[in-house]
Amino acid sequence: MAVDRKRRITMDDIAVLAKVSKPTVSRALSNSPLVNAKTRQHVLAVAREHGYAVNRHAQKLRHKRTNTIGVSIDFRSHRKNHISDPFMFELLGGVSEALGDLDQDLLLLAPDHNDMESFQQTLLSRAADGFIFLGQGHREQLIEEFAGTGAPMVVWGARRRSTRYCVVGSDNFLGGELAGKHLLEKNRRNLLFVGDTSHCEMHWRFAGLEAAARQATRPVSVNQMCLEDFSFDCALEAFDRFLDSTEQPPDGVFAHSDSAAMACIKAFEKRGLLAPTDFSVVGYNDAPSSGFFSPSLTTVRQDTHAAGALLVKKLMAILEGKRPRSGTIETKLLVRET
Amino acid sequence: MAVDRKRRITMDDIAVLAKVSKPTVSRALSNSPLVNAKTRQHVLAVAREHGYAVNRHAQKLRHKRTNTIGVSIDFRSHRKNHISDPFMFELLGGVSEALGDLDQDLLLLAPDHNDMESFQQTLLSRAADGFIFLGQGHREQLIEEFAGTGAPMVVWGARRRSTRYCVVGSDNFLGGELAGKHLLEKNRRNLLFVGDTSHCEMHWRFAGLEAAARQATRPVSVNQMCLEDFSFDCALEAFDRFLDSTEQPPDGVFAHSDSAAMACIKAFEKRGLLAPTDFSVVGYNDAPSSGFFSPSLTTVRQDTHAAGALLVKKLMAILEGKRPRSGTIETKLLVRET
DNA sequence: GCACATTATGAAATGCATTGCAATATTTTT
DNA sequence: AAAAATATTGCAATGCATTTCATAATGTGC
Repeated sequence: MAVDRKRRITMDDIAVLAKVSKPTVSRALSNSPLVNAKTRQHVLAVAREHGYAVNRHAQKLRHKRTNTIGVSIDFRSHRKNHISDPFMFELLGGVSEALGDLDQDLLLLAPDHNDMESFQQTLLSRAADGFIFLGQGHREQLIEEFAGTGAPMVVWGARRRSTRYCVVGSDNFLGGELAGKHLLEKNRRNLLFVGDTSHCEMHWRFAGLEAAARQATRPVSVNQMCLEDFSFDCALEAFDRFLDSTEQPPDGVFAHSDSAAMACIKAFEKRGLLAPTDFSVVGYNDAPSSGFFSPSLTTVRQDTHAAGALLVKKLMAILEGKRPRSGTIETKLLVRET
Repeated sequence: MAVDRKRRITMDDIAVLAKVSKPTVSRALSNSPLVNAKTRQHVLAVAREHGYAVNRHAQKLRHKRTNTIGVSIDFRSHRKNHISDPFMFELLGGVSEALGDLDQDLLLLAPDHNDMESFQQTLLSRAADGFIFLGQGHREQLIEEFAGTGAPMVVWGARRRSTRYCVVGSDNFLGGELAGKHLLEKNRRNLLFVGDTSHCEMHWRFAGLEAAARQATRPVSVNQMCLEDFSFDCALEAFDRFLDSTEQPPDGVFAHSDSAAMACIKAFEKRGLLAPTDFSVVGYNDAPSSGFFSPSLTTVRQDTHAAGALLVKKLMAILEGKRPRSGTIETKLLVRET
């Protein structure tokens, strides 16, 4: 009858202490309607008194779903590409919150956990029910391949033609269009997209920009300039060289990120050109510094909270056997000085 | 003999398929030296062929340690305080990597998971062996209380007198001292610390600044100005008001963050004062934008990679029953234009 | 060729909780 | 008050892998 004080306390112990059976304890603790309210209260009291909590692994072992989602962030490429804005961090916060609301555990996958094998292993070992990839970056092939195995997953990023997995992302096309319209409203006619359009998110942004230009009532040129990474320095250097080499500098720039946008502004300033008088610039992501940069930056903003929630919602649908379509979150233009 | 194709495949199945017993399979898969090399190869081949991976929950249930570490980030306060630099994100990357190297799972604790109860529950339910708190922020009391229960944990932040848990952090005192020395070398004599010294990391930075000032060969004044949050805007407004109200403006500013440092520079510029001619400024954290701000910012830099590794190392020591001392990571001054 | 030491393997117990089904208690119906 | 329906509770099986201890196989020394 006595409970062994040495051993870790288990459900059996609580059953004995509460003078009920183990199933009853289990039901009481999981709020099953099959147990009488009074009994539940009593069991809960005993459990609390003895500092008991259901062993999660035993629990997850028994259930079919493990209620754990693996979240993969490519920290390494983040560092390598000098991505400085806190967008991913906020997105992670959004995902974390959304998962928390559904009582799902968030298993953060280690950065070196970056081959098919590991992901499959994670799935097979039931360490996670499904995956959220935050940023496809240049792991596209890996992700595509993994999706091919039928693993439940959603990806933050942009959809490509061939993609067969569910993607949630900013509405990059719309973002590009909004940027384009803004530049046209400012009477710019020599537009330039600054960013690597082989990256699929960028591809759509550029497409949006072009679409906006096509609807212009006057002739407008749209060009594109590639960047190696996401750093300010890289953008500054590249754009500087670009201005040197062209005889007709753009008067409307749409950059792949806010830091690139700032770099462009700096390069213009070096030549005595000022925004918004001589040119207009639109960035992306609304980095915190964009507001206090001078001139303050016009940028495309996305709601990370909604993004996290949508990613989670889609994944849950997949886990329920549905085949949700890819989706986008609200994307709007934040018009500031530039 | 035949393996039921319907059911999820288990170790028993592999045992049958490989024509050995279950313990042998277990040993083979866990690289136990008790199993013959040939047998192991064979078992591994069969397991791979059938896409089998050990069920993690069954495994963790059996072991005493669950090899999972709970990591808590206060996303909410991050947002509320407008902390913009990616420091936390990098730190998380460092922790993730360090844990990965030790084959520890990283359970990211949801933001609303922010009362003693939840943390205890996590521990009691064996969801995690220990905890890493990234940023004590103003959760100090909660953390202190939780530490009082004897939970294995380490905290990123700064040590306070009363603190009894293991803290890993930037060497805030040294950081302050370095900043102070830099300002003195620039011949500044009217120093100001911009930040909330009730926040313990800031407390030490300020103390370091004072210590440096005491060692000066000429008389130097050191003052302090409090900020409400970590945003650029807040710092700008507060510092602007401060400059209005003082008849002797500081010529050497040490700010709690890079964005605050930038705000101070802006406020000075509004009055026609320029760095590094009229004043000097030192920031903290080496935010990515600090390098391309103009003037480029002198700042205190910390190695997030090393930080993650040290946090994990200390926690592992605690889990082995040791009582490691709090520690600091390398902290150095990055001298740039200001 | 026998006693002894090694090495390899297996049987059974164990870790902890959930659930299908059966049994009992309680309430409602007639 | 008996029969039927409903609400509670408990038994035993189950989910999956690890580990202790015992046994079998192999090798070594004399």
